[in-house]
Amino acid sequence: MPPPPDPAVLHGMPLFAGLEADALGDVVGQARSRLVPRGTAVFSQGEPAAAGHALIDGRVKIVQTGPDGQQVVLRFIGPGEMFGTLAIFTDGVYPADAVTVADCVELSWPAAAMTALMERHPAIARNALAIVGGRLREVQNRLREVSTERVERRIAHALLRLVRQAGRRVDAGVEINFPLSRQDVAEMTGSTLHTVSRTLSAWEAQGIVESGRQQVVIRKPHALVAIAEDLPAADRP
Amino acid sequence: MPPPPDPAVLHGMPLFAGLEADALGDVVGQARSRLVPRGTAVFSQGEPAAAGHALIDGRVKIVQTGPDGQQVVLRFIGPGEMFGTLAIFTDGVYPADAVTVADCVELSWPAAAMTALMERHPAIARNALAIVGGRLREVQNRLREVSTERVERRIAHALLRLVRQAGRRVDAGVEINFPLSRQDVAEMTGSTLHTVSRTLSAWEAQGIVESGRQQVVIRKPHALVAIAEDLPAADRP
DNA sequence: CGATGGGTTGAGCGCGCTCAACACCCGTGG
DNA sequence: CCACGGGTGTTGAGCGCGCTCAACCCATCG
Repeated sequence: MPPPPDPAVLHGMPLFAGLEADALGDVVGQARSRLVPRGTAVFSQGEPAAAGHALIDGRVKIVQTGPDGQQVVLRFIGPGEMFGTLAIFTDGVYPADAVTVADCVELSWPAAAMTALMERHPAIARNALAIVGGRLREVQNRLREVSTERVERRIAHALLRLVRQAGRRVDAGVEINFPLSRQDVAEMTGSTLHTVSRTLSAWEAQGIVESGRQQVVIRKPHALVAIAEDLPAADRP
Repeated sequence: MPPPPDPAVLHGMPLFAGLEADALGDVVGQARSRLVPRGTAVFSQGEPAAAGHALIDGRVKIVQTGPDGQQVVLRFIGPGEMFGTLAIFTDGVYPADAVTVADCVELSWPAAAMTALMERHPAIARNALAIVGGRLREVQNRLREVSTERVERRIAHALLRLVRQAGRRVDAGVEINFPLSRQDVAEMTGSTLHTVSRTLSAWEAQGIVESGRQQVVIRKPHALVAIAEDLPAADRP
């Protein structure tokens, strides 16, 4: 097992917000830290949920696979976020794959330790409820989008969400901070990589984005918002 | 205020499962019961979440409305289920409308009382976490369906879900236990009432369902499963 | 009774999927 | 060094699912 982590890593984690210093020590004491190279599965759909996880650094893609192999990207996890933890409190089986899309550092707590921690520190349960509630909303919004909006708007929404979650200011605009393929965007929007490619090409021609191999930079976020909200594109600089 | 409810009504409510008798008394003491006639809004999207709710009898439709008026049915609530409670623990605003589709009896707890109850009885928080987790999964599954499946399969899935939730055995087959319009099904599946109508007509011709005004009876559930799972329809009785 | 809301069915077409071919980047190994 | 192969991205052609528009029927209700 790698060296026991520094309690400071828990700072800024919503799941452990509002805990006293000694409580944080308790939490860290139960944790196991791990280095996961890019492209590795942290856990897989259908496995028993042996542990809850939190990401310290890197990026993890949560992918659900349907009975016929169709895949959907449910979410990208960034530093400070928990993942694969809810399964412990529902039916004990991971409902999706978690795959690293960059080299990652993660903490994990065995299922039993996680439930015990929640018993000892009720604030964790409260935090978890708020976090899960937020995710439920997000997924409900995506459900509405996929159900009612055209592809172009959905792609715009997806990119804006990623910018909000992992945007980094760069001289050309705002860059999405991790490797992201056309296929990924397609699986986030219920579309195909072909349509995503065409759409991005069109936007590139209009100077709205710059994109390359697993890489997207938004040059005119306001234009993307206009597309997402179906406003008339009232800007031609 | 109507008469204080009988503690027995809490029996079988997952939110309050595992509570001692006196705890249940505490919970009931804070509750307010109300009779809501069919077609009434219990709360509306965007309102501050003043209270958490639980349904004793009847059926409530949870509908989210997008910025351009497009509506999506997120869920139907049946007796024993809570609703509109999560908003208290996230941003304090209801994220959808709750409309009765039958005459209903509901309990509600003022937001402050609900948080206090959770502090006093941590089991409630644990239960809530499990419930919300289950709903998150359900919505994630629907997201996958809408993203990857054709309309016919989605409609089949929607009906099967409703049967599981509100099916009543009847001599012709299984009936969905509350008034359900084509429009409702359309808004559950990201489709239009026209397509739903055509699909149900086709199924009716094949003897799979019987449907009329706000009413659906499934005659051959297995055939519906075959459609939902995209199996060859290997049955011709 | 008209009015309203739910349901059915036809005709047509467009969005976006499907199929297909090719270009490119990069790591790997002969 | 180049050949090779796999992952990624681009672009064209065509067509079909399901939406859109439209007209109509029927039941319920004040």
